[in-house]
Amino acid sequence: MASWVKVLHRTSTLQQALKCTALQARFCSVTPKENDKSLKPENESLLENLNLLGVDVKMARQRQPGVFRKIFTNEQGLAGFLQSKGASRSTVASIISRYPRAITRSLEHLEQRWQLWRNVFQKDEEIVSILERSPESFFRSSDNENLEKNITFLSSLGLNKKHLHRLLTTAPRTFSNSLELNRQMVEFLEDICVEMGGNHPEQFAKDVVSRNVYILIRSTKRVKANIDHLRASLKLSDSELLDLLQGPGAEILDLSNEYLKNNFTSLQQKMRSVGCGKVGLKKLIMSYPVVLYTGAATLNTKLDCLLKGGITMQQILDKPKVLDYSTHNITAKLEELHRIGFDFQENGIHILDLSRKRFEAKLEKLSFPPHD
DNA sequence: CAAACCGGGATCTGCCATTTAA
DNA sequence: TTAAATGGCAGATCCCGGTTTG
Repeated sequence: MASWVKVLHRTSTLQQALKCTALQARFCSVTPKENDKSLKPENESLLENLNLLGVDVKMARQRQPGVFRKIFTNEQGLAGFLQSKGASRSTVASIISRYPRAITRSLEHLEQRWQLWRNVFQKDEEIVSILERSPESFFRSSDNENLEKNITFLSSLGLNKKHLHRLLTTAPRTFSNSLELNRQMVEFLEDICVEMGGNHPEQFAKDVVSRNVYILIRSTKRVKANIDHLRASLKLSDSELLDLLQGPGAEILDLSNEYLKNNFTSLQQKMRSVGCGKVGLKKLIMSYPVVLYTGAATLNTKLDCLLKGGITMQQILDKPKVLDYSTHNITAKLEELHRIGFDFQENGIHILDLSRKRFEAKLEKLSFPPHD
């Protein structure tokens, strides 16, 4: 029943809008910049609807003002659609607030896109939770055909269902990239492999993507800069670089260039200061590249903590996984081990590379040997 | 049995700049 | 000329446990 009111409303808004553009057409050429405040008016029934839906209009307007001047929008259709997929009222409101353009999509379009996502996600809830996290990932592109091609393309890489699921859960933007962009990254990786004398470029690209699910939402420029930096600063041979990237090094490729560089430099200094030269540095990074993932301050604190606890840098180089744990965690373990007089020189440090549970169990045994 | 290996889970969006379409 | 579409950027680890190996 409210619909005819809305139609009237919209009609008048439409007329108003037309009048306004007509006026503008006349005056705009005279003062092209001055009157940008008086462009098309906002659609009032739209504002009303959004308020009813609980949308943060201020936020939405700030993000995509153009949407508010559209004559036809589908906010109610969108809300109904999302709710039918299990989204709560507040989720819908939050989605529209953060990515207003979503309300310009038709029901047919939404349904089609949703079904395409369902190729990878088994349940509607999964998709809803991703939309909640990142509405932009779903709504930014209106090109469903491109999305379909992306799915085909990603599958053709040899990524299995599980990989694909993880990839798109973690980096849903990948879906909304143009096929061309995704293809460029894959081809770039394949080229790197061939340049390094590798024989299986497709396998290489697949490995890198599955090891670093963020890679496809990064620029080739960024990835290239990181690869170049690693190669140059560690003086890597082709095969060394290939192994590194195909293995654990992939995880590090998406770091921002400056961040990687800074962390590298800082680590280099730190190593020097404790008497470890280039060889040690290279060994550490080759076997445990994610060491570069940790910011300089955090890493230095962590290393100091270990060194102060009676562990040598050489031991860390041999068992870099101990760096996986937080300084907090390490400190606690060191304290407990100290209390029972654990000797790292004698027993090694692998005990530090244990989950809470396993560590406690181990400690128990050390404190109360079961020999009676 | 312990040690070593290995991969995965949580989470990673929201903004700005540029290009393209209408 | 506006709005839509798209690309790109900064931000910055820790923990767990199944499986294999010794």
